[in-house]
Formats: sequence, C-alpha cells, structure tokens
Amino acid sequence: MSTSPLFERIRKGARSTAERKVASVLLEGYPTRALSTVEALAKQASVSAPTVLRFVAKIGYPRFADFQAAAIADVERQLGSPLNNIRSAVQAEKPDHIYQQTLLLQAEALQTAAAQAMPVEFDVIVDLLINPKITIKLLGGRYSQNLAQRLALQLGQLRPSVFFAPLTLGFTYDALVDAGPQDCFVIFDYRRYQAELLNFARGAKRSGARICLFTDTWRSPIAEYSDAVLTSPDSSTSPFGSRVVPTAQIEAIVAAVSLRTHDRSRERLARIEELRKLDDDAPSSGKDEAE
Amino acid sequence: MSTSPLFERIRKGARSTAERKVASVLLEGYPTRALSTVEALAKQASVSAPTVLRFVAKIGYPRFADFQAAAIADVERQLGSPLNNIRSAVQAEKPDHIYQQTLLLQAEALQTAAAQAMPVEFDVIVDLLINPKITIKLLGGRYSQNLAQRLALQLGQLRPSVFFAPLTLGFTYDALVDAGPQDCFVIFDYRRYQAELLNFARGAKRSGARICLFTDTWRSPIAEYSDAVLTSPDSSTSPFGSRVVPTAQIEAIVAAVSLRTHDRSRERLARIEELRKLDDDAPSSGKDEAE
DNA sequence: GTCAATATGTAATAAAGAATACAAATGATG
DNA sequence: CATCATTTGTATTCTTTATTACATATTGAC
Repeated sequence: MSTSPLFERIRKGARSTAERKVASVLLEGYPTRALSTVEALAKQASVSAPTVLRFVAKIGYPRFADFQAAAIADVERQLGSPLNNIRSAVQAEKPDHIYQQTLLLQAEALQTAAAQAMPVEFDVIVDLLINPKITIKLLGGRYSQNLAQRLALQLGQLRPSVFFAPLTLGFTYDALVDAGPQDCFVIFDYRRYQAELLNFARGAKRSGARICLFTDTWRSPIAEYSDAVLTSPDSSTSPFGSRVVPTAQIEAIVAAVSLRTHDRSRERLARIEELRKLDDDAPSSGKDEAE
Repeated sequence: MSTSPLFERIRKGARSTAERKVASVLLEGYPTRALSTVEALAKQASVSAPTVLRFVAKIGYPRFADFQAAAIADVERQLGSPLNNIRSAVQAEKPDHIYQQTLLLQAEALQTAAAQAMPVEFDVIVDLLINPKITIKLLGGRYSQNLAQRLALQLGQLRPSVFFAPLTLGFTYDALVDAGPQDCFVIFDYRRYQAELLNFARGAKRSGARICLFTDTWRSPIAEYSDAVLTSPDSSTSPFGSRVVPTAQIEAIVAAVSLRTHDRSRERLARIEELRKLDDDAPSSGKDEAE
C-alpha cells in the first residue's frame, strides 16, 4: 500500500513535542481532520494555533490554505476515480429517470460489446489504417454518415490521405471511379441497410480495394465483401438505433492508430495546430482554459 | 449501500436555474468540491455567493459550515467504506486489448455520468424541445458539430422547425440575425472552447433566446448564459476528447422527446417515410432502399 | 400586456480564521 | 547556573469568508 506524500511529510516532519502532538492528531484522523480549521486542530492537539501553523509551514506549506488544498487532493486520490462509491450505489438501485436509464443501458451495451469483442478484427482494421501507402475513404448511410465523418475528422489529423465521401445524390460513386488495391473503404452500415451502400461495396471490392465495415449484430450484407467487421449490439430506447457503441469503437480505433503511429501523428497534429492558429487569428482565438 | 443523503438533497433540492447550476457543480465534483469556499463555488457555477448560500440553506443547512461538515462526514464515510477497496481490487483486472479497454472505459464514463446526472436539467431541455412554438437551432464547435448534426437529424424527424447551423466561415451568425425569445439554441462546446461559440451564445442570450448547453465537466464559459446544461465526464484514451457520453445524452434526449410527443412524432415519421420512398424511386442512381 | 411573486445579484457588514509580533518558557552547553 | 538558541504560547492585526439587507431582474398568472 502506497502512502501519500503528504502523509509521509506529516509523519517525518514532527520534531518537537508540540509538533508531534499536532502530527499525531492529523495522522489519527487522516485525511479528513486536516480539513478543519487551525484552531480546531490546535485545540484537539492541546497546542496553540501558531504551533499548528508553524508545523504545516515546516513540512512545506507556507500557507495553511496550501496544506488544506493538498489534503483535499489526497482525499480525491483516495476516493479513487471521483465517483466510485456513488457509482456503485446507483448501480445497485436502478434509477427512475429516463436520462439515467438510457446512459446505464448504453454502459451495459458497451460492456457487452467489450465482452464479445474480436480483437483480431480490430487489429486488422488498425493495420490497414496505419499503412501510409493506403488511401482511406469513409462513408456511411443516412444516419451513419456522422460516424464516418467523425472518424474521417480524427483520422485525418493523424495521417494523410483520408477522405470522407458524403452519400448525397449519387455523388458517392465519384469515390469509386479510381478505386484500386491501394484504397481502403471504411463503411458504416446499420439496420435499414441501404442498397446504395451495398452496390458501392460490391464495386469497391471488384476494384480490389479493401473494405472495413462497422455494422450491427444483424450484419449488413456488406459483411460478405469486407476484410474486417466490427459489430455493435443495439439496445436502444430511442426510435432510431443507438450509435453509442459505434462511437466508442471509433474512438478505440483512433486511440490505437494514434498509439501505433505515435511520432508521425504527433508531429502532424502539431503542424495542424500551427496552421489553425494562423487561420484563427483573424477572429480572436479561443481561450484555452485549464482550471 | 444507499447514496448519501447529502448527495440526494443536492440533486433534488435544485429548483431554479441558478440553483441548478450550483447543484451541478457540486455533484460533478462530489464530494470534494463542497469543501471549498462559497465564493469559489459561486464562481464555478457562474452565480453569486448568496445564491449558493440560499441553496445550501434550502436543502437543510442553515449555515454553510453545517453543509461543509456534512460533506466532510460523507467523505469519511466513503473513505471508511470497505466496499471501496474491494471495488478497486475488482477493477484491477483489466482486459488486455486496447479495444476492450476503451469500450470498458467508456462504459464507466457513462456510469459516472448517470450517477452524477441532474434529471432536472435534462427535463428542462426536453420541455424546450417538445414545445412546438419554439424553433430549435443546433450548433457546435469544430469537433462537436457532429453531435449537433446528429441531434438535428433525429429531432428533425420528430418535430418541425429544427435547424442545424453549421459553424463555417462566419456563416454561423446568419442564424443569429432573427433570433428571439421563440428560439432555442442547442450548443455543443467541449474543451478547447471556441471563442466564436461564446460570442454567439452571448448574442443569442441578449436576443432573449434560450440556450441549452452540452459541455464537459470543465464547463464551457457558455454555461453562464445557458438555461440548462448537461455535462459529461471526459475520460479518454484518444488524443481527442471522447464523445461517447454526449452521444448517449443525445439519444436520451431523443428518446424522451419521442416519448413525450408520441402521436405527433409517430405520424410525422410515417410521413417522412412516405416522402422518402417517392424520392428513392425517381433517381436512377441506384435503387436506394432495401428494408 | 400588467402586476404580484419569486429569483438573483450587488454591495455592505459581521464573523471567523489565518498570520504575525512579541514575550515567556524550555532546554542545551559551557 | 548563566547564556544562548529553540520552542511554545498570548494577544493582536490582517485577511478571508460567510452572512445580511436591499435593489434589480425574471417569471408566471390573470
């Protein structure tokens, strides 16, 4: 068990009798007792207020407020990720509100997806996506274009040759004209599969291009032509299917790609930031706050 | 184990807009944020100090010190709870693959979001969105436009007068020209908040329009001008923030709106289907739909 | 739209608490 | 046991923080 630095400082910092009293009191009720006031502590330790002040100053906190801040930070650390306890409490008794219900339902969907995941499929996709010789083209159906767009947006920051092919008014086929083995199509197709997409996939496959498919558990017919498929269980309260799991999948992909390409993508991101700054300076740029 | 009474009091005690802001801030950082000062809290929630005082008074703590004492007691209770250790032990065994890890991480994020959720905020938003007299305009930042778009897409099927306002090249302000009390702006703004959006929100507020904000726990400055705010905790493996929780939130909103409008939206959906069929049969660009 | 009721913010006030100066006590060393 | 250094306490000042009183804005009912 690792003790906190603050805890150690208190233990080791006490030299004289009065200070040891203070330290014991603090350690006995660690860390919550540190959250009270100087005078309360002084009284509990049967010493004077200045003694307490001097002690915390000696262990590295010139102002009592600093000391308290450190204590609070420690409390947060000990509580672990902020809401562990409350989370488990909420899980125990199902909440009544539709908002919470929906979120929890999706949480379960994610856990299911994780449980039945096929890492191999995932890896195949990532391997394709990090290959700089391959051009990535993304597209999706009426309601899944969004996903394609999002993945395109993020992937486009990590590597070159990423294109989003909007599925509007037959323009889609433009992307197919010069498709070849050097291309990888990432297709999102969920229930109410669109024939247009299937046609497209067939054409792509014929041209020798790779296909990665994101679909639901019922599996779009495109699966047949795909090199790798990621499926997501769909449990949803909404009249439209849920896109929470797909969103998480996308982020997982991005995370993996980002990891694997590390240096290159890092540098790329930096360059993009540079360019953006130039553009943003026309209007006043966004402030970038960390509290 | 039951959730702490204090936690529940905070969640349920908030009635007005300003009080809801305070409650959100408290719940987001529960319980440690309650250990800071009245003014700090007021600032974080973009309200005045007395509002904070009045709120804690309302939920049963006539003096702020009482409230803090309760919070500290809660911290002690949580730290003392053996469940904590068990839980962290269970959490220790992680799956090995980044894909599964990411999904599970997001599952946790959703649970956290559910735990600290403020159904009141949610309800306020839904109330606005089902009001047929109100025009809904949605917009978002560079990377959150997607979310706006998705919500627009789905909402647009359930009710009329829904518009997506793309944030491109200053065109955004077109949506602001004739904004008034009959308008509700739904804004998505996550870390690396964009000044442009903030300006926009200010303008919107001035015109008397309502504002619903989706943001992260750091809270976009727009929160100050918003009638309702939904926050999402951000834990993410990817170099970009995660949008899983926001996605789930959107779906929850859609589900709720759909429930509340029931008949009207059902009929509307049917009509849309009809029209789509007509359209799909015309172009020769491929038969579009396979059910 | 107008008015009453309720919320919210501003600014002044009161209280609590932290920091400081200085004096008293303690303890070590010759 | 005298002297210096160190520790501790008392009393005071200064800051921060909570609280209250009052003005303004917002909301909801008619």
